[in-house]
Amino acid sequence: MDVSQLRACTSTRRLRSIHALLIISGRIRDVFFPTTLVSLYSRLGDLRSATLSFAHTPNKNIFSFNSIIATYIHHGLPFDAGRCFRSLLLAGPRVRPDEFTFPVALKASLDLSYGKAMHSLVGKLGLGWNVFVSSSLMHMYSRFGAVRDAEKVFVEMPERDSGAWNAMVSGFCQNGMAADAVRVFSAMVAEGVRVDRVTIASVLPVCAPLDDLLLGVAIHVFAIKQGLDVELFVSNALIDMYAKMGCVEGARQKFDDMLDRDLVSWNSIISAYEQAGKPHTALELHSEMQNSGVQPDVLTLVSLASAVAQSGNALSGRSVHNYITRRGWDTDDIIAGNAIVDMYAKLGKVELAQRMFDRMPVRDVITWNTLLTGYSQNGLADEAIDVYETMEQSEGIRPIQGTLVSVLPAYSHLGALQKGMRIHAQAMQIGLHSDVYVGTCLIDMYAKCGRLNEAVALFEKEIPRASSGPWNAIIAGYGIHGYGEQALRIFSQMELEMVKPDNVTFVSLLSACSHAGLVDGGQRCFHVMQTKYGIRPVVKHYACMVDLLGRAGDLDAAFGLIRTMPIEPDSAVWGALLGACRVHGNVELGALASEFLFKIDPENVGYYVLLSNMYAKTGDWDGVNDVRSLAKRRHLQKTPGWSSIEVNNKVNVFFTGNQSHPQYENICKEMVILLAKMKSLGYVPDYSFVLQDVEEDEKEHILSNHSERLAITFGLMNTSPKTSIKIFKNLRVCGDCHNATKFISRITEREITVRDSNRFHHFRDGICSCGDYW
DNA sequence: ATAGGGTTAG
Repeated sequence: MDVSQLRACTSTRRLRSIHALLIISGRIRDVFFPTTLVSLYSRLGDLRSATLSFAHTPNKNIFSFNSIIATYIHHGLPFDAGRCFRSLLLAGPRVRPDEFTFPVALKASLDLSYGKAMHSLVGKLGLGWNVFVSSSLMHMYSRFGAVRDAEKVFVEMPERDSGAWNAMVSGFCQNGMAADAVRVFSAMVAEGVRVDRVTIASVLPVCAPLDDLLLGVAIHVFAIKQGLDVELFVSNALIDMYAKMGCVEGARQKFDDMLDRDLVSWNSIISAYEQAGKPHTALELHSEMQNSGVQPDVLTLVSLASAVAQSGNALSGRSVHNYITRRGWDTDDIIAGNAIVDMYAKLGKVELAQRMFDRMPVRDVITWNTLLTGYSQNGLADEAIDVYETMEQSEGIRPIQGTLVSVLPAYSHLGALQKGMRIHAQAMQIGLHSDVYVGTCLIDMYAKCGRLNEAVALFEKEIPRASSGPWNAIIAGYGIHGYGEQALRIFSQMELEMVKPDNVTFVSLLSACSHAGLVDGGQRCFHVMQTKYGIRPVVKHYACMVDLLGRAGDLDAAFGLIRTMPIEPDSAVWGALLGACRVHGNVELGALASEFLFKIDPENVGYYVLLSNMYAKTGDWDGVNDVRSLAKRRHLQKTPGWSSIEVNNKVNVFFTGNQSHPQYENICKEMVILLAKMKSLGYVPDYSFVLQDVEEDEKEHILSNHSERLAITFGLMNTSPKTSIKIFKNLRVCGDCHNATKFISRITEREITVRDSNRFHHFRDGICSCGDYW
């Protein structure tokens, strides 16, 4: 019986029989044998036998302890490893930890103070000279975010091997200090230290955060020269680097060149295609992976869920969910759970996202964000806000950047200024108020909640403006308030500051121009976008242009643009044309636009209403009835119009013709007085906005009962003179009410702001900021 | 007889 026989054992069964012989012969009392058995059992995966062998070892020496500690660590049991380490310390003066003990035992440290205690023990035992020990200390420090301590160990090391340098490189990498990592890597190369596969695999992931493809390529070339590019870990890191730099072809090339691929290789290439917005290729690769016999893990499924979300295939979504559930990953792995919530949200299945959320045993801030974003992106602002408010009350969850970025648009959407301001305060508390993304949302929120000045102040003084986001937000802000000239001025400033505009910039600009009736300016932007910036217009740009030309009355040009546009017009484009036809009374073209709209977007009631309005205006009651019966056949109901006004912190909501408000009688009396004054100043009711075929008196009554009129009159009665009045309307403001509000603002000497579903109207002294391009 | 490190994610 000798060591070679022991080592040759490839099964626990064989090992156990030799173990029995050792016991029978009594040689087990030689500490050498049980200790060897510990590591052999461990290597064969028999943790129980390894543990027993250690327990029955007489006169345990340092080899015994080192073996059992390593065994526990390799089996992912740091707690047990720590327990053994402590018993080693208590084992008496004959057995002391050595340079083999620490590299393993340090992995059992659960926090920084434990690690520091280990470090001082290393000092006391005089083991700091050993590169393995010191490198392990560096890893320990890096793991707890104390890179500076790791660096100190590194600097004080008497000699450093590649492993020590690697520890420094990866320490910086894992703590997000990409530049330092690259610095150490370069020094390593400069000093002629041998760079190995670990070095390359550690340094490659920093290229993406540094946004430095050139660096990535340089490292790749370096790896090829050293013959390291064929290493599995290096290849995998290269695939990921190319993918993250937006270079799927590079990733694919590397993947195809590989002789053997492991799970990580497949996961990386699948996620590469998913992140490049090519979900179908990702899904194909997944089946290829299964055909090649590689079993997917959680990460594979996480990428798959994102790919499915992009592909929009709800059925595959279901099967991905089932697969994850069958393995129990949906509740065991928070990332998998989050991925499912996200997938359902992106597929528009918010109820299923909510159900998954409810089933999750543990939720982190990402889980909350995902659900919140799901509601927000699916247009359910109220639900999004509910999620946020519930999150605030749950233990241990603090909002992060993504949370604020998701919840702010919900407040913007509802015009909830007070709540939006609370988020602003919270952003300040967590130091995110100057963050570009949060800041952009704040600009948007203030602008959409009627505080354009606040938005401008943030833009001017607070938010970094090197990227297009904040610029787009402030341009859009000026736009919805009708300040087209300012929007154009900001754009010039943007060009001056060399900030590159993107397609969103031009959507904001074009809609700003259309709101202000700046036809020339808009056309110039549309031109500049293509010639100077090489941005090909997307359908949204065309919708803005049709709106711009149409509202200004050039329906021929608007229709001409639709006919010549190189991409398929969508409902927004035809809707813009229909709206323009309504304003300018072109029934024929309006009917044509409606035909398309009823096909593309048959569920949207708004278009039926617009067309029937047009017929009503010309007195074509047959036309009105046709449209109405069409809508009825499709089981569509007109969205009830409502307006709200906040007085003394109480929100008052008025529906059209709503007589249930406690002050309704008084509002009517006030309205009669007001109407007389308005008429004496030249107000003529525009009955074309009355959609019913009724007598003139009745028409006047109907107009006076429009929700915005009720809300304004209520506001006049319940606020002190000279103060401004702010109204919110869920649909577009009625044309006659718009005209009436101009008179009201003059008569009452009040500033009146109406925020409708489209934009702001600021009325002052008989004029509206929109210049009647509403 | 015992030792360190590296790649993929919501």
